[in-house]
Amino acid sequence: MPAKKSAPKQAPAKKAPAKKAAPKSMPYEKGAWAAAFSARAPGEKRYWLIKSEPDVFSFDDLMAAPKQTTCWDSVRNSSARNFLRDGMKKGDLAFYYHSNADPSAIVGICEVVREGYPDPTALDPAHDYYDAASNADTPTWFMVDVKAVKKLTSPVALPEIKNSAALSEMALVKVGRLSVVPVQPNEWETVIAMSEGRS
DNA sequence: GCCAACGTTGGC
DNA sequence: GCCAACGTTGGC
Repeated sequence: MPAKKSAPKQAPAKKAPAKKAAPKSMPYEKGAWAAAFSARAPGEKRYWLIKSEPDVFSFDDLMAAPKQTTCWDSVRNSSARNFLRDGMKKGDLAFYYHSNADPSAIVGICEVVREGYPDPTALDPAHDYYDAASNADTPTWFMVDVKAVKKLTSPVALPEIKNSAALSEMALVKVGRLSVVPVQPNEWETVIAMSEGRS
């Protein structure tokens, strides 16, 4: 149970045709995002960043969870969903970022332990993030399972990230509102070094 | 298919 | 609390 959420979707009066229209615009698959979905070299590991508000579900909450694992449910943004569904693979690592925090910061590392599968909260009318437009046959919303790996030696706060030339292209900075974004290997190393390179 | 209105995220 | 960015919705 991660991040923030969007308001529950309203039920469309019309029933969606069984077949879902081809995805209209997929800007994420062009340009900058394409690499996140491209074929991998054998054994290649990729990096991500997932956001959660610490008041909702903090990294400490994840550390305290059974098996230090949670399903990353309730994401209701299509670009983030695509990363969850198609981009993230078992064994990939993700930074755990606290948004709407003081300070907002990367605080931990977690690992993808289960690849994209349908998010049941979207199909549960009793759930806050129920999406009446989705259905079990052609699920709209997906999630992964993540497991805490470790807390960063020290958090790397957003202002530091913005001040780092090496991180100027981070998706976190360039695309503010996305709750799941790719991280480039060099960005990953830079953040780790920033976290460890101080007392 | 355009585009204005609206809703959400999240920094500040 | 404000507002920028941007995705989604719905009128036409």
